[in-house]
Amino acid sequence: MTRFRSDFLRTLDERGFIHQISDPEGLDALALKGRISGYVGYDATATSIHIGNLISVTMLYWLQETGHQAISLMGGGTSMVGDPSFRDDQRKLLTEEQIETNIASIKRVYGNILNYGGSNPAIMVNNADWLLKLNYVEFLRDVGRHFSVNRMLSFDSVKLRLDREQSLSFLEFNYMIMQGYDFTELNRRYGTVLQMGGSDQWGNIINGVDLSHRMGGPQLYALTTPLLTKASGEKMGKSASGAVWLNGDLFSPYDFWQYFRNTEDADVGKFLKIFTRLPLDEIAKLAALGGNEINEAKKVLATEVTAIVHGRAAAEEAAETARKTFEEGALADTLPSVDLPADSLATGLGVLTAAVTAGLVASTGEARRQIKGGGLRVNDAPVTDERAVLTPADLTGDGVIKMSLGRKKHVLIRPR
RNA sequence: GGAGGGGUGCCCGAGUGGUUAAAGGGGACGGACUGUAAAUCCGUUGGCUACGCCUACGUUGGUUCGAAUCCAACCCCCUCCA
Repeated sequence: MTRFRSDFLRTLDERGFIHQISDPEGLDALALKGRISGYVGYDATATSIHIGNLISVTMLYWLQETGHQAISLMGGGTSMVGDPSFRDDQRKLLTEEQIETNIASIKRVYGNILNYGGSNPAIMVNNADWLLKLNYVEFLRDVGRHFSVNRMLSFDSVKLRLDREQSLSFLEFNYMIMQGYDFTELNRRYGTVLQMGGSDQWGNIINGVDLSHRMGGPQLYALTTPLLTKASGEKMGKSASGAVWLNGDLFSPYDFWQYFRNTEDADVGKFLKIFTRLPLDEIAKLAALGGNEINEAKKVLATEVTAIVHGRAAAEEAAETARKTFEEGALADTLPSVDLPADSLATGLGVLTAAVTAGLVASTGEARRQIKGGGLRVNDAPVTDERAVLTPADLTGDGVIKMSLGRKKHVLIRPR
């Protein structure tokens, strides 16, 4: 990889964020010369962004940190269409209300990671502001004429669909045009010259760069990150309970901490560089720890990333909860908990039902199986009888019942 | 529009009248081993008011004591022809 002279690119490079850059030297020179404006676009297809997105938000962080303008673009307009890239089926169409709800929910996380105030504020914009106002024919004549369908069909991102001869609707086909247009629009409004994203966005981003050329606009730049995988080859971001969301109501800070705590040994260094802001020499020390000691590095990783997303206090609490639970074997009353009407305990609650209510298993059938396999415990004692009943006698001194599935999943049942 | 092939559980993929809640693999979950890691080994993997019942092999009907398996129509996908 090239040696970069600008703080921005050097930082991204050293930390392992760079996969492809359209014109590395040109961008480096520009970032060295002065303040540049760069952005990343985010889908509004869910009420939260997930770990995969955290990588690009972190790039925005470093962009801002090294003195440039960071723009987070909400895809309020593009989400009306849906990105077909690398998908083999069409997304469900979202209503405008859903998109607005999603954006409102997603926004909450960004403020923790980027600084939208201060002397070099990050800004957040929504492409609905310009896309929804476009006039069809005018748009086709100004922008559409610069896109070659032949070329668009050649992109890998739509190959999957075309190869299978599955329908790629005209609606979806327009997504890349809209994204390309966004880039030029941001350039017009803010002088934005850089768009970043995951490697799957390369084609879409390059479209914007080309469009600017063709429309006689300035030189724009594309930068993508590698697809982040675990050492064992799995994609990042999937956990037992689905995606690893950044919003605490979908994925609790404790679970989030646990997710990083369980990083594979071989990934510790890589993740520290990408997800935390710790200095590189400190990361090098942590990643060099061997054997049992690497667990300390994993705790640092978990706490640092959780602190960025959920705040320092939540991160410390998650770390402490984990310490009590795993290292002391004690009962941490800060574990995730489920409320339960007190009288249901008084009359006796079946363990099967309790396990389902606690969210440890999906069905009573699964609860039975887990009991057979020795995986379900109440107050740390394995459940052997599936007909067992929880009563107020099972309450611990803290007035809760601790149910566990496996060694890692613990939930407290609180009667109310 | 014509001729063939195909749609199976979370995914891939066997199965062509009964013993099939459906081989095998992947994934996932649990257990053992560990370090809350990886690798490995073992087990589980539709639901329920559970020795019984319900739902399930594209959809809807039909044949049959009995169908994922046979028939008909319809929907969708693939290959070739126009």
